[in-house]
Amino acid sequence: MTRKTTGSAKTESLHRRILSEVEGNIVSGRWPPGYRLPSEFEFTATYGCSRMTVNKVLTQLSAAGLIERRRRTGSFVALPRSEAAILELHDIRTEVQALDQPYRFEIVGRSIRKAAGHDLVLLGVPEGTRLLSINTRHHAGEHPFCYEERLMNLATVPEAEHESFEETSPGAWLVAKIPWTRAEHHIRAAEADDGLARQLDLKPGAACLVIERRTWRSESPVTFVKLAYPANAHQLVARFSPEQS
Amino acid sequence: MTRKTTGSAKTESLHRRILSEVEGNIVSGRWPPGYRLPSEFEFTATYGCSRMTVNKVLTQLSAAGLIERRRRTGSFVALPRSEAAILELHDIRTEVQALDQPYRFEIVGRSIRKAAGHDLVLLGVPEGTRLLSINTRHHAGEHPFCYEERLMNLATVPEAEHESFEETSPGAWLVAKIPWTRAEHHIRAAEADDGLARQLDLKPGAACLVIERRTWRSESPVTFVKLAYPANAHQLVARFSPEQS
DNA sequence: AAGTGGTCTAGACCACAAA
DNA sequence: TTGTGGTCTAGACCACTTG
Repeated sequence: MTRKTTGSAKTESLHRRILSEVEGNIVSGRWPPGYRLPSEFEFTATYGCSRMTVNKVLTQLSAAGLIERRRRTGSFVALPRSEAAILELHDIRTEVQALDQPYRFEIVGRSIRKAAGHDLVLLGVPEGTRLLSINTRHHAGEHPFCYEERLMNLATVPEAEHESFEETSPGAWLVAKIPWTRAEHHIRAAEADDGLARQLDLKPGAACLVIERRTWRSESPVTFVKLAYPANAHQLVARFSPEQS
Repeated sequence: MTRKTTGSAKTESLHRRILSEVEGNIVSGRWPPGYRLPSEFEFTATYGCSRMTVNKVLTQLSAAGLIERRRRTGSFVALPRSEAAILELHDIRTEVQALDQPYRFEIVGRSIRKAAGHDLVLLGVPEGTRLLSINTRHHAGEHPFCYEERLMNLATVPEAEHESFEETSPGAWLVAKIPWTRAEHHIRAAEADDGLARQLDLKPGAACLVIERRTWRSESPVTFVKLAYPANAHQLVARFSPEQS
């Protein structure tokens, strides 16, 4: 079955087309984590191309961490990436337990509103989009460890509206539920204002590490979160290489 | 010229061997930025393999940003990567000028010592390694913007010993001079102690953003630096995607 | 034993940009 | 016009792992 080299596609190369289609199936959730992809041979039949071309795509997806490949058994959609690979942290439960402290969290505020004013900047959604606002306090033992203010875009994550977040904190729930495709962090130091000082049991003016994170799922804003840690409670660790072998 | 598939190499695949050799030439500086690599055809002759194999390696190096490829003209070693691609910041001059402020820096301390005690932990060098210690204060206009304490490993960067750092700050000098292969950041908030408060013209106890960075050049420690910014002066921005298309 | 991915070949045509 | 990279093919053999 020979394929015309300059086939029907406009100008996009074949392996790029295959890549974006497979990628789409994964980030959309049609192929959930653990799903077994077609074998290389099946792909060649689907796209009428040679195995090398398919292999190039799958090798690339594997390098990017979207799939895992095992001989004899096939290729599988990888578990949702933790951000840990790039910026190590962010499952607060794990952070606290790594300190050998008991972890708990409490929801200290919850409301639904329509996006307006500052929300539009924070999340980048159109005016009137329904948002879920949740404030959470995380504890390590008896001490406040982190205060979290979160906005979720109910247009992207409608399931959140009827989730109680009693078992799982909003952050952990989202990570498990929503494959993200892009994230942006702003990291700074700040002095606690009166409200934050009360939440974290600090003196007003105490130094805090503040992390603001926006997350997208293929161009749709998912969540905006502001995490505030007492200066001594936390540090970020990031390891980089210019390449990933 | 057919090549034995299971050739002389022990177990390493051919394209990995080519990759690591080319990579070695680049990070060692034997092939400096701008150097024109052999063409794919020349590589096939050197390694006695097919063009696809060479192409795989060069495509990978290009994706990693180590080289740039242009049709008809060839493949070239890329300019030293700024860390900006991953964690946007770190040329302090650029940061300050982005704020539309005049930039200047002053060296406020310089000494050479043999590594001992805490140095061994910070840099990970053997006891007795000669280190250059340089403290620098960076200004935006008339205000202190950042206080920098830096250790350089003279075993890895001997040129630093006779560099005055009058024209170029130690950080900018290193980035331009030394291709790094690995970096590790620790980011936290802290309250200024008396010494730091004096350097940054703050009240003791004021909140600061502290960034500690270690950098390696192929397993050799290059530098340890601690950057302290007044809380309002600076924030880190990091953008991530789970993959790099 | 069989099915999967890992790697490699020896070609081929095309697009592009410099000479 | 020509040399370079970009892409693709239709095979091939191997290693691994599960049944």
